[in-house]
Amino acid sequence: MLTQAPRPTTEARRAVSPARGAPPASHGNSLTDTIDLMGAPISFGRNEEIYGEREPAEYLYKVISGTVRIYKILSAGRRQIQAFHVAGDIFGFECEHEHTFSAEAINEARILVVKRSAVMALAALDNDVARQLLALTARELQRVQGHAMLLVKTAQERVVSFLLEMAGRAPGDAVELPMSRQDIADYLGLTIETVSRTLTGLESAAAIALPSSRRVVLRNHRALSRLCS
Amino acid sequence: MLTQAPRPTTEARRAVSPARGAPPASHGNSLTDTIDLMGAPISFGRNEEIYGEREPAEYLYKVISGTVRIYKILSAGRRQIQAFHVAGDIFGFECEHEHTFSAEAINEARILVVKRSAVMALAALDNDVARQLLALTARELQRVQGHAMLLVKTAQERVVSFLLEMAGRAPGDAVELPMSRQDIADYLGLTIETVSRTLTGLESAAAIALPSSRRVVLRNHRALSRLCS
DNA sequence: CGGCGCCTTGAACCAAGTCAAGCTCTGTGG
DNA sequence: CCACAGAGCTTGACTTGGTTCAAGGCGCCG
Repeated sequence: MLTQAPRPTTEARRAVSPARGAPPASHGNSLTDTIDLMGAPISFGRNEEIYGEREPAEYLYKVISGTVRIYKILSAGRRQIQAFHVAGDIFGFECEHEHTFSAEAINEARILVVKRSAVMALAALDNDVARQLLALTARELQRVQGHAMLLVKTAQERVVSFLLEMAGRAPGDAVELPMSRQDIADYLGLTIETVSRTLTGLESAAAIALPSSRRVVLRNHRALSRLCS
Repeated sequence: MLTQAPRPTTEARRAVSPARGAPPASHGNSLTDTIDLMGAPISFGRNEEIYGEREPAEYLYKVISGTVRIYKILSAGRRQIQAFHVAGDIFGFECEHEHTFSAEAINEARILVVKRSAVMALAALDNDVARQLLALTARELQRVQGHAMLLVKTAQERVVSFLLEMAGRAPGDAVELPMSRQDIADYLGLTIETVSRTLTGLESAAAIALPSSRRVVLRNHRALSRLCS
């Protein structure tokens, strides 16, 4: 049909989306400040549940350290991971009063926990908080949209997109993966075998290096960007 | 492009709501009310573009009648549809200042268009509006999460889920599909052949009837619910 | 040193994609 | 009123990317 790509040039530079990285510069982020002040830090062990599907959604969470997976168990015991959250990320937004996903710590994690009702009450008074709540939800919406687009790509495109997403969270070309192959597979809607084979293939193609199974070095960004879609 | 610029119609004056698009009487929904009052109704023809990816996101939209598809073109010309919107739906939420998807009318459609800046300004004054904006965004987030979960299921599960989703929008067991097989395929991340074969299969299994290609009758909800995962 | 997660690799299989007809509407012009 | 053209949908035969099943390797910690 008639979809024009008005500026092919802008296409290239957009290759690695900035969407996920830095939230609009920190100055006076009253929501984050609020959570930092009001939140109670709690520690979770490896694979410990933070909340479960169907449980009442009473809190908002902010990761201090560690990594969290948000997931749902589909029929046939299949697990689909919807997001990984790392230090700085806020999660637990729900429009219903129940969680529609479960959350678990992938490794030792410290999480700030704050009552949703308290935040909502504050939002009703402070317009800044309300606006940031909306902004965060909209950003999360965009992230999930991106994830949905991932799930219709080929295995190689999914794995590469995942690597670039992870690389985008920390500077440098070396990426430390906090999650297992199974976690990656469940995030990408693939099997661990396919993830493993694809990574091996990328290494053979000299696009990445795999000094250890949890460590990936991006060696050829150009090639990777091309592969990721 | 230019030629496609939505042209405000003279019908703007007789905007007294057409029977069809009337949402469930908006008792106290200030956001919907706002859009109904402030919005300018615009008509779009079949396949006409409402907005395109990368364009500045200046407006919010509410469907009065007709159906809209929200989509993105991936590499290799593949089109992924992210949502179908029908009468009553509000769309065009963006956290960035540019649209990340394109929107097109699937068939003749009438859409209320309202400046985002106007709504945002109102939200800053009226807490009710702000809360509803957040609620709508959160609901949209939940919808997209559901769509992402769809995309990792089998072809049959996807098609059945789609039918149940469509059926859930209108009462009764007969579903009128406003979109083509290609649209359905692009929404479900399948090919038209697979969609067609799956529908035929469901008909053979007496789960549905297909009096015509755009009309589906759900005959066995029990079986369908089981199939959709 | 031995046991246990976790990861990789190989081979066989299958669900969905691709390619290629052919069918069924629907609107149009003779 | 029929012929006919074109778009949209279905069906069949074949191919393939990714899964499944099965085995083996690697690294870590007691």
